[in-house]
Amino acid sequence: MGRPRTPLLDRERITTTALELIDEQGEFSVPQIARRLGVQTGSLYHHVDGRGGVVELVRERVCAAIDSATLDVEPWDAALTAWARSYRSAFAAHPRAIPLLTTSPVRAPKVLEHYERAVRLLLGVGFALPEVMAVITALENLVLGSALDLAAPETMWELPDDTATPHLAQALATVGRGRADAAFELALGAFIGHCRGLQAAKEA
Amino acid sequence: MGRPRTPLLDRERITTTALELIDEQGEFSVPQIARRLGVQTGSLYHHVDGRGGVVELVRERVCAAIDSATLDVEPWDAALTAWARSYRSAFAAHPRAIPLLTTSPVRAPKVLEHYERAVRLLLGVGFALPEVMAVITALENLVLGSALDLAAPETMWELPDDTATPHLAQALATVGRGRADAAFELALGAFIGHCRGLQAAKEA
DNA sequence: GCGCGAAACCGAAAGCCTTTAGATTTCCGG
DNA sequence: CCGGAAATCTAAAGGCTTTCGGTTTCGCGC
Repeated sequence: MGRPRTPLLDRERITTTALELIDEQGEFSVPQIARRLGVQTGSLYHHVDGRGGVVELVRERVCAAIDSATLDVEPWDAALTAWARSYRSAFAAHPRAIPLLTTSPVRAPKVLEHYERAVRLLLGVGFALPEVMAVITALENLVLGSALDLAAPETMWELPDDTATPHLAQALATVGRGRADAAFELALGAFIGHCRGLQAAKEA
Repeated sequence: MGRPRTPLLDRERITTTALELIDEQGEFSVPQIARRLGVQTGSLYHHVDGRGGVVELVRERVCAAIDSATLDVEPWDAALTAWARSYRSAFAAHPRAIPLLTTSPVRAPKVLEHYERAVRLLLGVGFALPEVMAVITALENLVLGSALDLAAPETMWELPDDTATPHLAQALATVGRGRADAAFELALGAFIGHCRGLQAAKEA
């Protein structure tokens, strides 16, 4: 058959298909992508650096939804809050991709650029260099932790038997759908409030 | 060959070997476990419910290190703090197991029992039912998020080029080894402090 | 206009993985 | 003592990742 007159594959379509599969079934494989695109498995390797390369493309696609402008908001604590919310929203749009993305290090330059700006922001308002990384890491943990929770919305805990854990069952029942969001906002508010206190103490 | 005079396999040894492999290379496969135990691959399926079953065993083994007594500490905020630290320590002992454990729901009764007790604790000191789950979920997110960070200690971010992100590179360099711990303690202190404030407001 | 290297696809294969099934030997309860 | 259950092996099906060589088409330089 040889080279087709019009290309059958490109990184865009590969990424889109991988994300579709992840959204549908929580995972993907190279042959599955190939079948959906009507192509032989091996052909994908001409466009992408193996399975890991596809994961990296998916990360970039998902992270592209993070709003860079949030870090320009004034004052700084509102900026951090908006950034964290935007960060989490991006992951929330594809919850089942999260386990895939948290297992390999972040290499995408666009994402690293966000962190760079966050560091500058915090340094600018008076935080010391050693503190900055702790603040950012903590914020990221918060985002990723609650994003992970989003991945298996109502089945994070699978109670085999309500009678064994009556209070837990009751508490789970009362929160329902918004549980993950409520927990995120609670932790985010607490953390940013704490940081605000730290910074205010410096100013004085 | 038939049935051996003395059993070659049991769940304990399978779990131990799986955890060894995870600690060494970050993953495991059924044939790898079999090879280490000098046994054919298929034999494992008589003791364990497939690969997923092994993951569940590993979860129980890792979570067994969580100290139940922490939730009895007085006052309640110290109890939550101690519980979170113990929870995180357990995961920190096997950081590379974390990605495996965060992808499937918690079913282990022993772990659920912890949550049950945490719910009782919070209800006991005045939190309302709808808040309780948010507090516990937030705390768990915090633990899991920073545990995830522990999984790839210094390679969470892979900077291809320090010049593109100078501030980030500098901030990363100044914190070094203790970064993950510092971030966890920062976020934990902030969150528990916030909860203390919420509860104090109720008492008044 | 032409030729030639690079690009994009196919087919096939190696080697890993998970899981199931049947055959064989040993253990244990009645 | 005997028959069923248990533990192991051998074997095999089917999926996955990745690589390699063959074939056709494209596009650039001349």
